[in-house]
Amino acid sequence: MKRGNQERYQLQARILKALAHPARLAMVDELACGERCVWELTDLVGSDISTISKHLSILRASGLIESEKRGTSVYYRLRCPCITQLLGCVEATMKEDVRKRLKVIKGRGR
Amino acid sequence: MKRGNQERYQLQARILKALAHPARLAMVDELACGERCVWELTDLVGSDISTISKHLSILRASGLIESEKRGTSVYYRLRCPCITQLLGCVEATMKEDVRKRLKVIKGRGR
DNA sequence: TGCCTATTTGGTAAAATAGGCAAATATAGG
DNA sequence: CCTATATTTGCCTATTTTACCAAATAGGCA
Repeated sequence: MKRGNQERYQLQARILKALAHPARLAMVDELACGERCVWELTDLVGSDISTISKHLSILRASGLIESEKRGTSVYYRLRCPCITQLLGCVEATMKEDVRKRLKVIKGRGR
Repeated sequence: MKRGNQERYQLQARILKALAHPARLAMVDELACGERCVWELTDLVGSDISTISKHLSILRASGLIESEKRGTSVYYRLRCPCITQLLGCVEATMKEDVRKRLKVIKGRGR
């Protein structure tokens, strides 16, 4: 494989891995609406708060979100609004997939 | 969390997880150029052929690729061209991230 | 100061993932 | 039928991920 690509794929994989968890997707989706603090996200997802905190630190380590402490709470927000587009693409891929599967089933059941 | 979303996030996570590996990203990127058989991808990535085969089966299980046996080889191809867009989004997110980090570093005179 | 609230960290156990080797399969050709 | 080629599967080990509880931290404030 071309040498430069190797590294690029690793970086891409790091981002994708950070997103590849239902709870983290839910949180990113919520953060797309605006910043939230940990307990708000905990309410949303429903896991232990320490679990949420760890998910958030994974997202932060990947560079997708950033945090700021204000008063007694820590607020998280998306670093790049473009993540929403990315999620839109995932959604589109899912839909396209479903569409294709249906076509196969209806078409001939190959 | 809204109940319907729970399931949607799981589906999205499944797709993202399938993509979240450097070798699989390399293979998808290659398949974006056209169909390839297993040994061609093995050459590209450089792992054991059984490992490649397993990566391919993960991608196939996720619905991102499909395979067809012709003659003595099995050819794999993308099921939805839209995956390339998705990868483009990941790339854009990465770049945006780098841009932001640089800004921060410059800002404080690293 | 010392308590309270919000959040992070450490420890740990279970589950999932990754990768290689060897064995099993499948097919083309002689 | 037998062999060579292409691919998949089984087995096993090492690593990573996930989640919870309990304990540690960090600020704000009575």
